[in-house]
Amino acid sequence: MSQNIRVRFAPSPTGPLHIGGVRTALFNYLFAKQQKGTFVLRIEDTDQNRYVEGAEDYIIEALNWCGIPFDEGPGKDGGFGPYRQSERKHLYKQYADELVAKHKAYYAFDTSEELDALRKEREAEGNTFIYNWHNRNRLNNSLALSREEVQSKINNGDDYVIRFLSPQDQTLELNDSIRGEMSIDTNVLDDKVLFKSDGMPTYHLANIVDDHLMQITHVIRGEEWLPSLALHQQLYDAFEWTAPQFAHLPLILKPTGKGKLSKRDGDKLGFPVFLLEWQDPRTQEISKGYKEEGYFPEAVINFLAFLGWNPGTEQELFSLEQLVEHFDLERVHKAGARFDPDKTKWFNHHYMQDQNDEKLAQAFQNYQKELSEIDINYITMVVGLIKERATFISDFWKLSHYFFVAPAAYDEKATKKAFKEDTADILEKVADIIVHTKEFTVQNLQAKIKGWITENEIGFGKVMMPLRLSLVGELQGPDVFEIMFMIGKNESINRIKKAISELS
RNA sequence: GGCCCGUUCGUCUAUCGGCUAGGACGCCAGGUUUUCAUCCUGGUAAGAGGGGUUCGAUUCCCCUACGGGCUACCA
Repeated sequence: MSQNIRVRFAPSPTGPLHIGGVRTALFNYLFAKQQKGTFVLRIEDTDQNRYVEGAEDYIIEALNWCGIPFDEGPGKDGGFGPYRQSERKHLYKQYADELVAKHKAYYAFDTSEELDALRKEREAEGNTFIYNWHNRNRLNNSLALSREEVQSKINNGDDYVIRFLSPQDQTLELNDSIRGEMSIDTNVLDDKVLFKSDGMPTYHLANIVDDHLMQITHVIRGEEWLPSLALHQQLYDAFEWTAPQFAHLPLILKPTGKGKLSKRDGDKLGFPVFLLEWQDPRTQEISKGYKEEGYFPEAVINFLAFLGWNPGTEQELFSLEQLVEHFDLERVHKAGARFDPDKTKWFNHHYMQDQNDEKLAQAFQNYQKELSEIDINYITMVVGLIKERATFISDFWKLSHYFFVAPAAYDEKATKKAFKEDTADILEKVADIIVHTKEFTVQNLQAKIKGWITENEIGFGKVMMPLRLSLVGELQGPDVFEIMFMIGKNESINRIKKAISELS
C-alpha cells in the first residue's frame, strides 16, 4: 500500500487550459484518487511577461466543470502553500546559492543580446551554439573570470543569472513509468539557466524546489518535458534529494496535418480546444468551449481518458469513478494521439441518453428563446421523445420545433413524395376520426386510425406520410401518434386542415 | 542541423514470441422504424522498409525511412 501519494498539476497562467492540459490534469487526478493521494494545483507564474489576467481563475473553473477539482492549491491550503510560484519567490534564491556553493552551478554575466549574437553566428556557420563545457570557459561567467572580477561585477550590481554546471563525459540513466529506462550523454546537455536576472527562478529550478518542498511523489506531465528530465534528475542529485517517479504523457496531435494540437486549431477545424469559452483580454478574440458547445463533462472526461490510455479490455464507456478504479500509468500509450472530433461526438451522444430529461429540458429552455413561456413539463416530455436522435442540446430545436409551433412551410421533396391526388380526401377522413376520438390517447388514436386504414385497405403509406407532413412539415420525427397526443386534439386537426388547404 | 522519444486498419487502440492480428469511431450494406434519426446485424480496412536472433516474429536487437518533441534569462 503506497502512502502519502502526492501529485501536482502545474500549469502556467498564460491563457486558457487546452484539452492537452486537461488530459494531463485528468491523469494526475485519476492517479491520485486511485492511490488515495492528494492532487495539488500549483500555478507556475515565474514569467511575469507571459502572465494573462484571468487565466488562473479559468483553470480552476475548468477543472471544476469537468469534475476533477484539486485537493490543495490556491485558496485551499494543505500546509504546503503558497501555491503560486510568484508568492514563493523568496524561497528560490537560497537553493540556487546552495548549488553555487556546491560547485554545481555558477554565475553568468552574458547578456541575452550577446548570447543571441553568438547563436546566430554559430548558426551561420552551420553549427549550434550550446552553453556548456566546450565553451563556458571562454564566456562571461564565474568559471572563466577571476574571483575578484566576479565579486566586483556582483558588487557593481551587474545583471547575472545562475547556470547549472552540466557535467562532462557522464551517461545518465533516466527512468519513466511509461517509457522505461533511457540514457543520455551529458556532453550534449547545456548549462541551463536556473535563476534569472530579474530575481525569479526559471521553471527548472522552481519546479524541482517546489516538487521537493511539496513532497510530490509522482510527476505526471506532457512529453514536451522529456528533454528536461536529464536536467531535473541532475538537480535532484545535486541537492541530494530523492526524485519523484516521472511519467511523460504522449502528446495530443492535430486531427489532420502535422504537429501537436494547438490553440488555433479549434476554430479552424470546427471543434473546441478549450473546456470553457475564453475571451482573450488583449485581442478580445473569443474561443469556443466544450461546455458552451453542449458537451457533457462525462463525455469530455471519457474521451480524454482514452487519448493515450486504455484499460486493456474492450470496455470504452467509463464514468469518472470507474476511471479512478481502472486507471494505470503503465498502460499509457507511448506514441502521440491524433485528436478525433467525431469520436467525441459519439461519446456525447451516448452520455446524452443518460441525462435526466428534466435537466435537459431546463437547459433546452435556457438555450432556445422560443421556449421561455412553455411549461417545463411539456418540454421534458418532448425531450424524452427526441433526445435519442440528438448529440447536443443545440440539436433539440431542429428535432422538435413542431411540438411548439405549427409548421410554417412544407418540405418540397417530402410534399412531392407524400401528397398525392387523393391525399386531401384521406386527410379529411383522418381529421374526422380524430374529431370523434373521445379519449385522446396515443393508444386510442393509433387503434382508430390504423383500424380505419386496414378496414378500407388504403395502405399505410398513403395515410401516415401525409399525416406526418401536415403535423411536422417534413418526413421526420418520432411516432405520429405521439406527436398528435403531445400537441393535442385541436392543434392536430388544425394542422391537418391547414395542410389540406395549402397543399391540394 | 543536434539531441531525445515514437511508428498496428483513415482515426483511437488490443496483442507483452505461436495470429484466421481483436475492439471502438468513421465509412458502406442490410434489418427495425411503413418517415428521419436512433438502434441491431454484417462488411471495409493495419503490423513503415531492410537486415538479424529464433523452430517461429507485429512482438526482441540493429540500420534506414517517416512522425513528434526539445533545442530561450517561456513554461
